[in-house]
Amino acid sequence: MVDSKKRKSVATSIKDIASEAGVAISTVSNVINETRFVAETTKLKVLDAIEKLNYRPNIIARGLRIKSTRAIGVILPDISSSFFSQVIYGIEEVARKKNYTMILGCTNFDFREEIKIANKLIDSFIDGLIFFSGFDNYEFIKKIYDRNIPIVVVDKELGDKEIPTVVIDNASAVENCVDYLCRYNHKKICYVSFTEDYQTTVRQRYEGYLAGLKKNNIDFDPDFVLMSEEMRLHETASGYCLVKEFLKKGKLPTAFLTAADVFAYGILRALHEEGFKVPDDISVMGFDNILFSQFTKPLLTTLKQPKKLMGNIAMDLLVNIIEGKEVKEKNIILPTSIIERESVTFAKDI
Amino acid sequence: MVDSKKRKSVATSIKDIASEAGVAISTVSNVINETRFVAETTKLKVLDAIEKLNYRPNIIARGLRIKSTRAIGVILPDISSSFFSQVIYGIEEVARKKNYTMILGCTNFDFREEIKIANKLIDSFIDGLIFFSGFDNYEFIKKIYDRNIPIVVVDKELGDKEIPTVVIDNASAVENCVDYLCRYNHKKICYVSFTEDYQTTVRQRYEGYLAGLKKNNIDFDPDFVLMSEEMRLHETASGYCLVKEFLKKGKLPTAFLTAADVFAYGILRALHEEGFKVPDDISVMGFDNILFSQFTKPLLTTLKQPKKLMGNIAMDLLVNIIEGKEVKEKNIILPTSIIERESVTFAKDI
DNA sequence: GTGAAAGCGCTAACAG
DNA sequence: CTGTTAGCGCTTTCAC
Repeated sequence: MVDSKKRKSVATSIKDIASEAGVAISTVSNVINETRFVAETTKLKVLDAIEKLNYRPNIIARGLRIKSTRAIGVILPDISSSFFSQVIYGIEEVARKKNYTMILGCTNFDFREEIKIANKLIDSFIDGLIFFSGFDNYEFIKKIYDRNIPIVVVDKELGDKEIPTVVIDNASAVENCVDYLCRYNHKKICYVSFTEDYQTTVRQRYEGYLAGLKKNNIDFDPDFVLMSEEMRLHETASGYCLVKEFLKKGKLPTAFLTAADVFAYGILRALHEEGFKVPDDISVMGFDNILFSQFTKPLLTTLKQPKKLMGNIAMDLLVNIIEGKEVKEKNIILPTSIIERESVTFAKDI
Repeated sequence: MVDSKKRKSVATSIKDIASEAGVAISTVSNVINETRFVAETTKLKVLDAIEKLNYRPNIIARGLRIKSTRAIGVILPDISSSFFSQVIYGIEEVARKKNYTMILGCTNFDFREEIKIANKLIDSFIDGLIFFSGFDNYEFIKKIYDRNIPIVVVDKELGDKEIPTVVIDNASAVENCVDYLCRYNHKKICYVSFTEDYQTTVRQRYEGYLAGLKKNNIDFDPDFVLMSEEMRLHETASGYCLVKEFLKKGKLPTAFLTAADVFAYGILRALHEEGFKVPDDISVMGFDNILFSQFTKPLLTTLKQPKKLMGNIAMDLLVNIIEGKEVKEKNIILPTSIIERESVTFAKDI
């Protein structure tokens, strides 16, 4: 009756092992989890049966009882971003150390997908969640938090100090970049960024740019703000296009400051094609210090985010929350620094 | 007795909804899954209860019964690789279309981690697996296959035609590169690659290099083979170091051919620093055509792998297997092509 | 030392 | 149209 019509191969279960070994299923469970003493001979029988039938306990069924899978989920918008992947690397590092498994859910900057994937992970499979959102979706995050799911939000300030976050101070980081550029006498600084509509983080960087101008007594010029609508998926290309277009208008800045290194790469290319020398004619400054910035021509001067550290700390925090440890500081702000390379020098006087 | 001592907040379950709405749990299940007709009024009561208690069905418990979660796992060694992320993008695209959720497990080129993560995913959580391995681990893959887990292996030829794979012909791809270089009169072609010990794919590329030399009557010179032990984690840097070191010896090739674009970036940098002009003094040819190769200086001539297509096809194949459809061809070989840009020109005669 | 049985949250017969 | 119940694979009392 319950014949081969059933789906898939019936995976071997604890019951099979029990009958193969001629013991009770609780005994099998006990030898697998070493949860109480089992006589050596019985243990051997069980182990043999497991070996013979190539048995692997079903983590999910276990999770259903135990309410823990020792897996954590990471929601991120874009796997191909070097920034994300460096943070992931940091997460992974402590996950491994603490014997958690990290599962990635990638949303491709799709808002609905973000919700779908997060929910799918949360629905009892994972013990906790690290959230890189591509959006300002406080309500959704708040909902998760309220369901008592251990969560930490990375790279986005939330306004709600209750929810654990690990971030940098984006505004003052960019402000520092402007300061740096000003020390090289730049007064015409063109800012290239993602569009700021959806993202606190991006907006804060823009505010940092504005604050930096003000602080250094530079008048704001709307012509010197280039925003890509591209939602990050092809940032380098869009940095290229934006600047290529911009250059045609003939109104030149002395420096480009970008909200991400990837934009800078495209800008470098565009400037080269249009016959400008970097940094002699125009300076270019990035933000992130991703790996590749050590290999551009010229080498990219940029603001370093502590990406791996961000991942380490986020995961540490999450584990503490999961394991119910006392968490002293749940809103962590990481330091940044400027990496001086070749792409910035003194402004050409005009 | 079963008091607040229990871990976590007790998530609201279907039972809670049933009693809140005053119906049977099967009715709740039925409205959630639309699996049989439910009177409008009852349905409303249930929906209200769900809303009110902020209920989300537990996918895992469902999966335990249904033996399907509509999630597929992807095992990959390194999230930061642009090559991988492009393939992932292709996988994701069809996953979304077919209403599957993609879960990534990242192994950081750790062999044991690979097994651990794969097992964790397999153990009943996912419906199928796409496997990018960092290693030649046929035995492990075979074991999975034998357990009747739907699996497709990407970017690695397996020798076992039973197991579904989607790959390119690495050997002839590299051979084509050598041919291409030879058409530009190159006779001293230095090959830069990962060490080939662990990876069929890498080994096949090397064999392609050898075959290419032979075909074009070029004597093999072991001095012109540079292999990085770095296991990929910092390929660009190691391409840089290898070539920097190599250049000091004074024995110059007319062209560098690499097993991955990322190496080429480092080589470009090294050559620049040592005062060589690319391509006038020395040509450089990459392999993969990842995004960034459109932004190097000079633009990188390279072999294009159909990365997104690879992902699309792998996922299509996997879904067909999961859903028990007839699969005509389970070992798919994708075409490649050479993208001509700026980094290769005629060999300087010496 | 070990077994029997309840139950995690859910679906799918089977009844009515 | 709706309710009852068995059972997915596992852990964990409670007995013996």
